[in-house]
Amino acid sequence: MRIGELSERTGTPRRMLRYYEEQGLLVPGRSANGYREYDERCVDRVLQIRGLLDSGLPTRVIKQVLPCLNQPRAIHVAGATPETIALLERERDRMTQRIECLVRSRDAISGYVEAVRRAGGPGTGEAAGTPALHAPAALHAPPAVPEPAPAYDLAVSA
Amino acid sequence: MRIGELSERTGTPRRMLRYYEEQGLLVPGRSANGYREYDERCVDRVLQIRGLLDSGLPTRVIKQVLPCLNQPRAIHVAGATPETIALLERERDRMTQRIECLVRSRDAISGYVEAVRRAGGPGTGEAAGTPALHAPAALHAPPAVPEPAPAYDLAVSA
DNA sequence: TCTAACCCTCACATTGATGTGAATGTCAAG
DNA sequence: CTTGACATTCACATCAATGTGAGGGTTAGA
Repeated sequence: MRIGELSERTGTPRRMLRYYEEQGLLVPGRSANGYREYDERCVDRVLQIRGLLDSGLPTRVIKQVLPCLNQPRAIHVAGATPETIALLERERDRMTQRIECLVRSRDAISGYVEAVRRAGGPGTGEAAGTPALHAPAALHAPPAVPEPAPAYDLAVSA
Repeated sequence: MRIGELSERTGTPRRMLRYYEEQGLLVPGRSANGYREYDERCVDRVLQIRGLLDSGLPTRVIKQVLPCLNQPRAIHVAGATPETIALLERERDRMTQRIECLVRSRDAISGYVEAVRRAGGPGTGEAAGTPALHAPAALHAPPAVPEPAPAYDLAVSA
């Protein structure tokens, strides 16, 4: 397929597909007229790139990481330098940290949303899809006070 | 404490602490001479900010999300507008996606590293030992240079 | 008093991921 | 042949997160 189709199917601007190529993340073939020619698997690959990008990994890292994510590892095993392995391990650990941070934060947000929902009534009732994680702590609800703001706790209403 | 100490204790450049303040993520007090005065909790808060930043969240979002993390959420419950709640839910879902993507990728990397370790060990790209897994395609082993990675390979994506 | 180590603000530079547009080529359909 | 949709490259613009430095206060210690 050409760039337009890939763009539509992945929801990714053409500009970005060219950029990923420039960064070595995606290397399409070229047809006689110079048009980029993408193969079916590129759809998933692009999705994956975007996911990682969106998770905070720079293209430089994604480039190293990508070849390992997509199966036939045996192919790549031979070409792995110790530096690459080391980098991957570092990156894997960083990812673990990100994951932990994200999980903590997400759960906290879930708890908060839950609390608000229970407290402020179902004005914003949105039913399905909420997996109901752990229950939050106790809550008392004083009137809204967007005032003093010490060095912490900025007001939500801002 | 003042900015220097906070900087040291969090490993964050002073410049960044001022930037976070400019972005409304951290609002220190001021002592008479105009110096920023941070309180103890700022240490954790800064660490949290950096974690989220590093996980790909923009300051704009972190600003909304922060008040729900840690502390007495009840304080904020009253001031939460439906828009804020909606934003938090969207953001929570995005975080879940990031988490899933990161977990998949990390696990894939782990698997890869494992495979390499089992195979030849990280000597200078040598195929002395083992094809280990199923190898459907040819196995070419260029010296040490990371190859251009042809446009194939499918995925683990969302 | 001088100096060093802090702090301040202001402002421009840089990098990575993007947006956007200009100038042009290719190709199918009217 | 012309038009319109698509493609190309090139290049500059933007935005967020940082780096860096100029120019100048404050404060503690020699």
